[in-house]
Amino acid sequence: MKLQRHNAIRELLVGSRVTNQDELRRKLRRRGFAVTQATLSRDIHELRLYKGPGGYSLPSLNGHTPAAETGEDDGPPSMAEVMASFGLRVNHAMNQVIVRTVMGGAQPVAAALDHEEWPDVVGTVAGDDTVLVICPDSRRAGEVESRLKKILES
Amino acid sequence: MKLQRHNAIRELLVGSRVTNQDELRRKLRRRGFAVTQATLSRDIHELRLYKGPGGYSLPSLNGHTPAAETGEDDGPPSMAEVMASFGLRVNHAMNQVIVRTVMGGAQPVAAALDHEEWPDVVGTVAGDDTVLVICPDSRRAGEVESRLKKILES
DNA sequence: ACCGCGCATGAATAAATATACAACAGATCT
DNA sequence: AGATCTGTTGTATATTTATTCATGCGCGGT
Repeated sequence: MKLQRHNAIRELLVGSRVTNQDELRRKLRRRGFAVTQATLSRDIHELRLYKGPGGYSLPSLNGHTPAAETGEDDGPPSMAEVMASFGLRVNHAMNQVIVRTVMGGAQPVAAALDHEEWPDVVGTVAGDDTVLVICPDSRRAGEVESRLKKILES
Repeated sequence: MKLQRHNAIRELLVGSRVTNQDELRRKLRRRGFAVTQATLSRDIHELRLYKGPGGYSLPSLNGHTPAAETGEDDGPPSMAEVMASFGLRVNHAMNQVIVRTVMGGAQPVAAALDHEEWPDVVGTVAGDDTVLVICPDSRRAGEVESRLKKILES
């Protein structure tokens, strides 16, 4: 339940402007999520959202890397979440890994992946439903692939 | 007066962590600026600061792109201009070069790169914040990488 | 000089956000 | 089954942030 709501929030934020939590609450309600402001305050904290001029934004939308700031990252936090709801399948070819996602899911997945800053990931390119992950070489592409597959299946 | 205070705030933010306006008020007072929370709320608005996990941060430290906002176009923007505004870092793997940019910056960077028509660039693919540059081979990818890095650091 | 205007500010207060606490639902035991 | 633990949520409230309103200051025009 919470997971779907979190993803709904992510999607809302990339699509529209949200200035405060009550506005977010109303928009979510229209999408079938009826929760209170208190819950959203907690969600916002968990999603590590930023608030600035123009309302709330995803960490990946403003280039912030919360992990780098807080210094500690307790395992794979959002990657598992995001993959669970968007990820479909994973393949690799040469030094590239292809992650197929549901429509519109590539962006969040790539953002989460960037956020994790895996040493074997040189960069990502996200379309609408496909993420292209570039690795240093073929071997490490294979490792990244299996790592993503494991996350996907967990 | 306000200007000095604004600068003091900027400096404080890069040096230390500020989680709320009252903390900011106390830190500023130690530096000789005695103002109330109300004033700081206005300052924060004027400085377009962001608040996220870990407190307040400068727009320049996240995805804000002043250059893109003040956008007045006088001809084709040079690679240097575009990279200065959008570019974050450059890597390469095999025959590919990855240019990370701020959100939404990939498109302009790729366009500028295409426009320059470097012989070592076979083609480019732009996502939202990443440009994938394809080169003929690994060696020339390395050259393109260092060339872009030099531009980025200038 | 006086007046009027714009701007910066503080005090008070409204609005927005975070949290303490309690209730509840599902697990996972014995 | 009952006991206990863990995690999620709502209510009520505390804390934090934005705004309203009033005041004072400097400046240009009359």
